[in-house]
Amino acid sequence: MIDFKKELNPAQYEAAMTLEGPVLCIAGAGSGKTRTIVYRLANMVEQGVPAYEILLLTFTRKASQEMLHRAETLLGRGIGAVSGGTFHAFAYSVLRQHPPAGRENGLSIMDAADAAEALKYCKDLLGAGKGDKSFPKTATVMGMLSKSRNKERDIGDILQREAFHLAAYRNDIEAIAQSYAAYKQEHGLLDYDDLLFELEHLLSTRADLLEFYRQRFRYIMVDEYQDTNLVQSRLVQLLAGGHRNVMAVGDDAQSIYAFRGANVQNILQFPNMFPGTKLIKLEENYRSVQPVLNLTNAILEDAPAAFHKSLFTSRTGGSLPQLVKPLSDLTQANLVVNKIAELRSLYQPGEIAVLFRAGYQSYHVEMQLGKAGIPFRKYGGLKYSDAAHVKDVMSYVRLMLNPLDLPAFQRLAANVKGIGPKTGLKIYEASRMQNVAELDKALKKYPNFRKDLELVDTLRRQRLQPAEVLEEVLEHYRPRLMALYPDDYPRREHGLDQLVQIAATYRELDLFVSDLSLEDPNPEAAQAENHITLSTVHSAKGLEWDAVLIIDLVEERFPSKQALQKAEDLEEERRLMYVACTRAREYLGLFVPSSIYSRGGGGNEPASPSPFVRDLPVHLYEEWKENYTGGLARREYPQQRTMRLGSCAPQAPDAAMPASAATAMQKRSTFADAASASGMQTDEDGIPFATADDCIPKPASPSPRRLGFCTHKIFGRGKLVQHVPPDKYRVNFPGFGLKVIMEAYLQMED
DNA sequence: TATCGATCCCGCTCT
DNA sequence: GGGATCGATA
Repeated sequence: MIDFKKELNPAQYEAAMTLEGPVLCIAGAGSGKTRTIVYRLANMVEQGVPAYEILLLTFTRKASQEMLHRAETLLGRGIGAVSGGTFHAFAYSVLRQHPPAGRENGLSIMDAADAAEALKYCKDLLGAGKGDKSFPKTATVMGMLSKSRNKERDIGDILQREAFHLAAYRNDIEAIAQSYAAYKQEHGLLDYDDLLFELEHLLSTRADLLEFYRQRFRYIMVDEYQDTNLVQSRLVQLLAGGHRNVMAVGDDAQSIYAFRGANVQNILQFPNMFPGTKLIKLEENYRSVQPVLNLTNAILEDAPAAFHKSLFTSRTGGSLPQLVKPLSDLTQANLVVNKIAELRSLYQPGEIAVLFRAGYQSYHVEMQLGKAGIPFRKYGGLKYSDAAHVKDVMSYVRLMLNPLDLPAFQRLAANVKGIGPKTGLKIYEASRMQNVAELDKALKKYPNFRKDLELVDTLRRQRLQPAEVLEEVLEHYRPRLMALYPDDYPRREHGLDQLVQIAATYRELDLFVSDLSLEDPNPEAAQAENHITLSTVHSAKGLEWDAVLIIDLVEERFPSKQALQKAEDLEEERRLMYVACTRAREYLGLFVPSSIYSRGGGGNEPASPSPFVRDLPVHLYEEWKENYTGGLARREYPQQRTMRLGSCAPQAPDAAMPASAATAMQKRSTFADAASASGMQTDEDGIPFATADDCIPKPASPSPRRLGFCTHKIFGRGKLVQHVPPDKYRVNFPGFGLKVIMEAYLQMED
């Protein structure tokens, strides 16, 4: 028997023991959220709830697997067939049994790369933006489209709000969107968003099925609820609407997926969606030592938080987080690796992580780790299943399952010398229309492609296990692999062997294919015991390490430069910074390079510290600066800097420092407020903050108007310096330096 | 007319 | 390092 009362704190205990009725569990970072879910699962099993009546929706499949595994360990026995995974995987598992109208003969899931390809195809087909250099790129159009669907607003609305400068292309973008939708329908394809909407459609039009699934899943838990979007919340409502045994777990302060349509309002509205919701807050932090917690609390202090939390820890000791200022991002890599070498005497490699905003930022660190012989695993950034050879091999398999899958067909066709998109399409049409004469003619010309199609036909006739299918495809593909990648073909072949290993864990081919599209398997990362971790902050969500190093904490990188124009985007970056720092249990290192290598500037360009670092009270960290000789020197601060902002008043280091609720309510300060408050601030050497632009002499160009002053939502009032055709201005903002801003975001003064 | 190769520009996060 | 674009080639 598990002694729940002894092993959980009162709030956790209540959450784990309340099985009936709606529960909203607001779980601060490190507050034992996973533990609570695990114990709740165990409790359900002990109470005799059959495993197949439980649905556990999580953000990644890995997260749900780990929770189930831990629950089994706790119980000392298997708990059987709990349904667990992401919303998307759940949607697919239902839809494959009840395919939408017109999709009965095959239902392929498009991953992001497939979708982009299809969109480009539609764009070219329409000839949209041909010859227009400022027409948005495929990736941009895709982003707008996805936002429109995820936020359930029409495209014009999204353009208006998110990309005003593209508003003129509204009609073109809408036409592309329509063409893309038709393309998917015609070729039996579903993208990520379709999965959710099709499931909603199914459940809301088929009362019998809805009733079936309500009976089937009598207990539902949804993790990371703050990152669900509108349709996901409606799915929860549909599924739990009968019995109402549903627990949502999340933390509004850790919402980092608004860019993808996640809606923080969902978690705030949950009690309205399920009246009578029991609200439980987990506020004790078990993860981080006090100095780390003090710093993370300070990051959040300026942010408006709807469910106010005051995190406190019982963990004693720990040293101050370190703020390290390398001379450049190149030397940053050295310093990071040196620090890791040092940390390795204290921590296991698996307990050390380097985090960053975007995948490409870890490049130098990866190089230096390689040189130093320190093994690492990288999460986020490039995907395993994005690799060209993996996509090639999977195209055979996808074509087996869905003969209409044009992207897969085109991909195989394009690998044959002499076949491009047009010829590929011609052959596809001939084959689909059963135009034997033309098909035969074309295939005579390209015998290699005939072999490809014959292989697919042969495989389709047999009934092989997924791994066997892959073996067959691999044997066929190997010569082409060698021809296509003569230089690094062994590495790629190794990757394909891993693909077979993954396939071996499946019995159903379509589940293997869909899982691969829905979630990156990253086989390299699977056994990471002896490796340190490199990860994007997004991929680090829900994880923790003894030692965490965050790199590139400079303006335009973290926060990312595209988040500077809207206050709400900047708030999301702040939460992202919060998520990053709260991953650390004991050591937290913040790396702020003074310059960033850039090709455009022909070398290093100076960089300003990230506002998230700049705004931290100095007593919360110790600062180290790199000397020109390569060493690090501790920096002492003059006293007055500690008193800079009201919100940053020094506190006793051992105080639990919960920001009082009153303060937080009054201080719903946006970044704009914070920015103007620190508007005249200078850097510690007395030099006003400058952006890279300052250092590049710009020729004075004729301007269409007399330059005066303007106002920007975030940077405040600034002086117009130069018109940057067609629609931008270079503006000097006191305290922020020169920025190039779209005219649409500037309020001009006459 | 379609494909292929060289060059330029620009770089986010993910199911 | 990859996508878009443009000019050379079959």
